[in-house]
Amino acid sequence: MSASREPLPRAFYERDAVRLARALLGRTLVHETREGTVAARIVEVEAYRGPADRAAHSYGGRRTPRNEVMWGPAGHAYVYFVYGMHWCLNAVAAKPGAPEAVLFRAAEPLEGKDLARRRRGRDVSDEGLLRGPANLCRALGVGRAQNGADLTSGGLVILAGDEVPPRCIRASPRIGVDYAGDDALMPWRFFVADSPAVSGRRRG
DNA sequence: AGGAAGATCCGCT
DNA sequence: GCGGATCTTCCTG
Repeated sequence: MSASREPLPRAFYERDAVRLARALLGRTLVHETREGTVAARIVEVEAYRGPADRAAHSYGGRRTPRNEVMWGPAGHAYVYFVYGMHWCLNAVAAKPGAPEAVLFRAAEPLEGKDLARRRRGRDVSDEGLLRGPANLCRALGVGRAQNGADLTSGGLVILAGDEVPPRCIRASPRIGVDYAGDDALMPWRFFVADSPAVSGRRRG
């Protein structure tokens, strides 16, 4: 666990989604609730680059109640519901008016494994507890109530943790965006090469 | 108004 | 590998 309990400041998030995505690897995601605290090391993320990115919810500048948070200031949580069952967590990037975000796809549990396992409601290995964007949210207790939450202060925050050196980072196309044409080929998924918690294929 | 598809996961085959 | 779960948004008529 990182020595610093200070959340990363807003300025950390105020850059384009691809650079933010790489910078978020190795950081510590923490959610404190009445039930307890779950903390985890971020090991897999995807960048969604805004109006020009066909895979992004904000593609074409389409602003809806669902994706409204993407247009706001960086460092806030964009939480959305998919497939009628699952929640996914993003960090808003860039400056207000630039609807970019980074999706959290997997993390390694550091603290609160018992609580995370209870939330998952099944027997899962440590490395599987927060593997996959929906499982990550479930283990952390993240849902509609966290949409718009400020990641720089409050119950859901990201701490400095330990930055991952570039030589340990792998890139690949993003998962599940085949409909996005050429943008589906862009290498905007990033993961920690030797982490057992990374989901899906380990290309790169 | 109605239908299709989606930044998914799980259990079965 | 396939289908079911079933919310939100978009597109068609």
